[in-house]
Amino acid sequence: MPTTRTETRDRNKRALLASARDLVASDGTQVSLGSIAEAAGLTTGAVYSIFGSKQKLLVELLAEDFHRYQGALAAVADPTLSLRAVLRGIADAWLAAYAGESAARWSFELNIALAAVHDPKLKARLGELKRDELDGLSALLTGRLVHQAAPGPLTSEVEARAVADALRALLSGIAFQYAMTDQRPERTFLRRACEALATMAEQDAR
Amino acid sequence: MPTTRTETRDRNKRALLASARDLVASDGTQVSLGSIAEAAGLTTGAVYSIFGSKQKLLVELLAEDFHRYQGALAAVADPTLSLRAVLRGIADAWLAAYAGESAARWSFELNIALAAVHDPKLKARLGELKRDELDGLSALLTGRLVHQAAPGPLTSEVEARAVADALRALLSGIAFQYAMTDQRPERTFLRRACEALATMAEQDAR
Amino acid sequence: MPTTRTETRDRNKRALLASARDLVASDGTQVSLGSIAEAAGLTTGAVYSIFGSKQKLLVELLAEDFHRYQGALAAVADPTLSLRAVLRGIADAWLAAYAGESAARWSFELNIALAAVHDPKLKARLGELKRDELDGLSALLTGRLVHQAAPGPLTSEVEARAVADALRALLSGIAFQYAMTDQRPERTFLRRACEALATMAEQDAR
Amino acid sequence: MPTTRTETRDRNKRALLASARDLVASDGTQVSLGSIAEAAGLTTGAVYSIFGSKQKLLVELLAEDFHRYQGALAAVADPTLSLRAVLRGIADAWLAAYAGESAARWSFELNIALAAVHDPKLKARLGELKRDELDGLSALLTGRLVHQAAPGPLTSEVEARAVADALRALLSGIAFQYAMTDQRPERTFLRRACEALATMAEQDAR
DNA sequence: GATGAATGAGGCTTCATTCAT
DNA sequence: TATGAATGAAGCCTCATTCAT
Repeated sequence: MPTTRTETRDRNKRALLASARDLVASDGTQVSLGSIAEAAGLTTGAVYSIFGSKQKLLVELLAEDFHRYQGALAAVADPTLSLRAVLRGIADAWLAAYAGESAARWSFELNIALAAVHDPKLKARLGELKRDELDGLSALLTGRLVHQAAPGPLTSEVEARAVADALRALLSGIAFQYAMTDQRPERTFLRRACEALATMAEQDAR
Repeated sequence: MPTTRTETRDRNKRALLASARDLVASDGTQVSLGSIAEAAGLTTGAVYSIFGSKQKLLVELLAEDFHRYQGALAAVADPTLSLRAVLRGIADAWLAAYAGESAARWSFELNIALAAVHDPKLKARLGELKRDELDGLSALLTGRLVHQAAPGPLTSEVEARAVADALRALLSGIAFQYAMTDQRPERTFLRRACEALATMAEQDAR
Repeated sequence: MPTTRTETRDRNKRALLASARDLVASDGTQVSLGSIAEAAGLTTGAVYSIFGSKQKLLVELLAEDFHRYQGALAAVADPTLSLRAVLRGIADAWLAAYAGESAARWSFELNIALAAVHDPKLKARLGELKRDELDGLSALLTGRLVHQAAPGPLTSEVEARAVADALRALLSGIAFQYAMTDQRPERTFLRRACEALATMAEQDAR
Repeated sequence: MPTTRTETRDRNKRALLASARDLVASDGTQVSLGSIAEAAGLTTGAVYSIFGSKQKLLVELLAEDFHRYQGALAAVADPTLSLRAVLRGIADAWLAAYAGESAARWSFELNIALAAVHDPKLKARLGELKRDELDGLSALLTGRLVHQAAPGPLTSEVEARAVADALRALLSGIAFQYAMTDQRPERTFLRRACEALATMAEQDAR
């Protein structure tokens, strides 16, 4: 069964994205195209054939990375869960999404995002993705029971957005922290920190 | 009164550190020594006379940066303040420490810390400083009233350390978030997010 | 009536030569095969199928270009025309041959000829063509009335060749001049400059 | 006697310009910086230290080349010379300026000028130089005796400019022609071709 | 015959570092 | 001590060419 050219190309593209992901995570976005290509068993020219430039590869990598963590949140879609339960669920999903990854892997988003600070195109793309992420999180946190037991007040959109904002910062910061120490955050700590943010809604309700 | 050689050298050193700080914040640690030296009115050779290498300059920069935000926490040393009040105070101090700085400035710590991930010397130095910071924060949060009104339980060392850990992550994450969007976090949001972490201690007390 | 393979190939060949002509004129011989192929609606591989290499394409282009301006000289074949009249006619024919072409087009011959300087094959082919051109011009200028009114001395072969040589240089130089300034030479100027060369024969006759 | 840094730098700059001149003449402006630097006994980095870029080196080369042929025209400044005599003198000066140069050298101006077609900066600089050259030639040809023997009409500015224009084209064209054939133009031919252009003024006087 | 993905050599440029001044 | 010209190693990118489809 002969492999078609399209198949070969797709395989190469995936190989390039995979090695780029690993190397960006471990060495930052300043990794050379040469090492990315070599790790994929190709040459730098192939990167240009497939992506057009290093920057475009980075943009694709970023997009792919975001899509990757969308499915993990399905577990907390259940509308009867309380705010705290949803936050705990997100903590678990986030941890699960990183399961099996090397410590260096934690720094991937930070590295690529930092590169975006000085790269208009990357920044624009990242802006879109971040907005989508925030919208998604906000939706997930809206209309939730503020206190554990029903009946009781539900989170408003405004409250949900504030919690989502803090949650995103917290998770980024934890990833950052642990990228530094090569040590994975403990589930218990992560859950408690996330759940604590539920108080931001309670304060409003007070 | 002639300036001694030592005085000149110190002035040059400070000038180099200052321009390095600005440029690393706005362009990342990959700024060229040439631009740092130029911004300080000196030449690349001077960096080698004074620091020995680019990396050593970065190490000094890191240390200097940490010391810079220690004093700001004096305001919350008052032992009668509740946990929530201390957290609010830290939020205010943190915001104040960044007041008047450009948006790009937010990314300084992130940039230099990310560079440290792959630089053993930087990493070692950063490890020490991070530990000091965590110890300081933990001490600040230990023995605090968990609930607003006295009398009531006080935070244990273990609780304090967990809150400190989450707090550090939250603040890093917020700096990161806003380095991306060129937009300063609002005081109210920041306070509420920080205060919410107090719940981590309440949960234990339950 | 299905198009045969040969027909398709010929059409492709012509398309390739046409876009190569345009692009060499506007961007020099260093244009990429990719852009030439793309402009012709084909791919780089096609160039190799049809011409074998970029250099061979250039050689064919050169030949084609020379043949293109042969017919334009028919107007001055009339044996009763004086030397001056023939020179004026050549000026007109030359201008006409370029009519409707963009300014960049002027640089075509210069570009390809310059490339030939360092390319033995191109150079050999160009040598032949240049010889043919000089022979043709010489023949055209031989046996012409040196002075306007008959009867009078006629140009010798030696005289004709000298005038042809200068004429070729003058026209190349003018093309070069105007490739630089994006400005077409005026007919009056061109005629007068060409006619002035007739004096080269008069001087001999003196 | 220690060589100062300025001396060393100047020597290097001259060496770089000299090898650039030779290599551009023989290989065109697409010579690699590497070969230019190597021919001067330096590295590519030195070119950036001294000129800033390949393009700037080319611009300097161009300027230097133009200044080089200014002095050669002093011989024809004598205001009593006739138009024909001045043209003959220019032919001689031009030939003398190239004496001792390799055949490939002829192509220098053509190469660099052709490169200018697609390089805005080079083109602007070349435009200035060309204008200066034309002005200089025009001035040299203005107020000259149109016919050999005095008294008689003198060339007007307008006539002089037309002749200068044609002269420039003729000389460029001859350089181009001979860059192609590796054969130096004969003095007699060159003189006669240049002198023939004097007729352009006579025609007006008619 | 044409495709186009991939190669591999080479080009321009940047920059931390060195060293003679 | 500071200078800054020069180095040399790398990096990103281009492109003529090849070859399996």
